Amino acid sequence: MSGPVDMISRRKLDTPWPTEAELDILQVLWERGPCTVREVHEALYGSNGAGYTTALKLMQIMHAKGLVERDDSQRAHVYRSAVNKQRAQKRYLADMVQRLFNGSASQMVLHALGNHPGSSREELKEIRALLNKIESEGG
Amino acid sequence: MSGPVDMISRRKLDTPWPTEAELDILQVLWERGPCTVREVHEALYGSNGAGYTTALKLMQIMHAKGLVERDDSQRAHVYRSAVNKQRAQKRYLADMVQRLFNGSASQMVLHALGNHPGSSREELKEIRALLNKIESEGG
DNA sequence: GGATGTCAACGATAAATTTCGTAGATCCGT
DNA sequence: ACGGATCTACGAAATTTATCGTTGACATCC
Repeated sequence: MSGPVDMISRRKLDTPWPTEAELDILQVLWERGPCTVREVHEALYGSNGAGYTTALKLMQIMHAKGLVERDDSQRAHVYRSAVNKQRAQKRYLADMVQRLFNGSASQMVLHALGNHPGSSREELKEIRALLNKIESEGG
Repeated sequence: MSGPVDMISRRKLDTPWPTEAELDILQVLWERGPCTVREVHEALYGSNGAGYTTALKLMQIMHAKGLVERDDSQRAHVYRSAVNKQRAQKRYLADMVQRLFNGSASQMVLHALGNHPGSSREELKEIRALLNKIESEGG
């Protein structure tokens, strides 16, 4: 019946997956644009979370990995995301569809719509339009 | 403008997130039902991947964490998933929506449908029906 | 110009995850 | 009953990830 699961071990890839903490940082950079370490640190950890040097270290590592680029012409270096948000979304999405929804994107869509009814009419309209497009193009 | 990102640090939770490797194993158990370690090992790692004792150890740890249950009445213990697949799907989905799609499930749906056009008419029909239901219930 | 504060760099530690080797029990074929 | 195969259990190494402390450079303020 079911063949061997086509496993992709997310680790050891040329274009690395951001870790948990790294993704948090990318999120900030995507939302607010280029930031100094301090800005990221305050946005993420505020006063209670991890210390400043933790954020610094993480961002240095991300720089080494090529996940962020930086402008070090000023004393406080300014970091910006080097990974395209769209592409990252697509990548994680594809991975999740594989790992949790047996490769069926629409199965996942059903779950997402079912469990998260917080969609505006505008968004629902967009989804419907996309459905029309897909169906007209024939599947 | 944008307030602090509402971060949820997936680690240190009472109901633990399966790790990478653990999720792979759960996948197998979901697909094929209860399995021995050997079955899981062959399904996942075949001949090239990690060794048998690696799979064994992982599954023992998962058992300690409560991620799987096992029947040890036979010499080769039989493991079965202790986490509901639906619930896991929902959980990962919600996390991803938060972290990558600014909390907008429909935004994610648009990406998913856009990038994965492999949906059958039947599935599209289901999605459309769900849309109707959501819209009729008022948003 | 000296105290104070912010910064990058770096090493070290801690914690979590993955991997393996070995030992001891049990089963099976001869 | 002996030997090989298969199993669990367990400890420990290897790897990855997250956190922090310290140091030295540079800036600012009095």
